[in-house]
Amino acid sequence: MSLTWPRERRITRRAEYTACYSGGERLFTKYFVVFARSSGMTETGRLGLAVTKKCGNAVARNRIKRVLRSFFRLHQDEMPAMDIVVTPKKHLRADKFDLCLAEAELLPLLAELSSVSEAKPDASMPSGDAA
RNA sequence: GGAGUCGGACGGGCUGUCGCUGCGGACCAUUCGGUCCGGGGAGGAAAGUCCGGGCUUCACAGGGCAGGAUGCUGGCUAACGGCCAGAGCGGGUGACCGCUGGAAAGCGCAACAGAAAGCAGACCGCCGUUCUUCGGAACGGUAAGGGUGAAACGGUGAGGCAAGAGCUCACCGGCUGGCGUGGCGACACGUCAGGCCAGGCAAGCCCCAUCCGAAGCAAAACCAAAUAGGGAAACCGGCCGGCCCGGCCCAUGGUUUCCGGGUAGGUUGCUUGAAGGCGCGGGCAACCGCGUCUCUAGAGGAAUGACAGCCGCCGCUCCUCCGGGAACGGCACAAAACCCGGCUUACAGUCCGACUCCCCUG
RNA sequence: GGGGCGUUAACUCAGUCGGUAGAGUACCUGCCUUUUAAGCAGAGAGUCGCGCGUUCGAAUCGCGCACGCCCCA
Repeated sequence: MSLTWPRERRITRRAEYTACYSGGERLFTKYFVVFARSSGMTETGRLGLAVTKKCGNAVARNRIKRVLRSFFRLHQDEMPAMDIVVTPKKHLRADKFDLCLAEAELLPLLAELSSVSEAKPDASMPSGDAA
């Protein structure tokens, strides 16, 4: 099993982001807001990161995105086959943020998303997503 | 030894595991692509976006107005509001640093205080004449002295006068004009004449000189799905017509093919360039020329990382055989987005060079 | 990438062709009222975002920053 994360597993279209924002699950932790939506077109999930300028300057934002990307790459077995958009809240301190904090915050959330995805195995059902 | 001025260089290093990206090679597939190997992968400011250029598209006969920018002189440059060298003025004991067109073209502004704030004038004074209730008042002369202010119409001395005054004279300071010398020039020095003095603010309007077409890689070029609409042709159909030829289908049919515009999307633009290193030569320098060597990021919901270990530096605590050792914490500012030349701003620390002042010792 | 606006008392805002910084609300004190609210009177509160400059003098003018907001592509 390789722990790679190629470009096909990223969300690269604005329409796909807005679909996640409007029609999907919405989960909250202390530092993050997570939007998740069953993509239906791929077996593996895809990841999108939206880090606004309120999180700091370019160096801080790059570090947050890199740590989050590394977390999803290392825990891709626990990840459901969904489009997931992660947005940090603005009080996340980039210099105090590391992989341990990301695991503590996001691992229970991934388990919750997996159970939701197991409960609805027919991922292409549009009415379930809209509800 | 202390304090300081100016300039330059660097801005953590090494190893391992797992990743991202594009380049080259091999293999598989040859339609997209995939696997493996190799060697690349943020900065001195990449930043702010304050200027200037290249490049691209659009516009454009020439000239002017408006608007904007710049502003001592000379040079450098593709260009600049940048840099270098100088001039004048100001600050500093000094190394050194800062500022810069025009106020005798015009308009405008100056609160409060003060008599008066812009070219003349006179509150207290001083002087003369007249009057007097002897306190002074009126008229006239004057601008030396007083007080106000950020700023009050040259300074010193002598002559002069009723008192005074550039009123006159000498010297000094400043101004204008002429001449001479040095300098490419800003300007400096000298000399003669004039007139006695011309206030400040143009980062208020303005005047003068020079420069400026607009927009920006989301520029722009190429390929181009679906849907809607446009054009052309062929056939079927309909109409005119007895039939052929021919014409029409206008608000009006159906099928097929083609065409151009162009959206989503994709590719290019995209990194070899006013490039950098070294050497030689010219120049006080900025910079330029020649020779030689090197290729040094090209992403694109946006890569250049994540996690460990060791070393380096700093702070603090503890131990110490005073050589040092151990634990903990920290190591800045800030990340390419078409590319260059500058400016400005942020920055933990480290190193180098030149110079100045003070103290001590010889 | 390009362009614009704002920052003044605890809050919301005036004040811009330079001259001792104001208003409303709030707070405090007093009057009124049995008390509160309302009303009346009075008082306090400001490095005018920061720095440098021009000027005799800067909230105002010039330059450089910081923070916040908005628009276009």
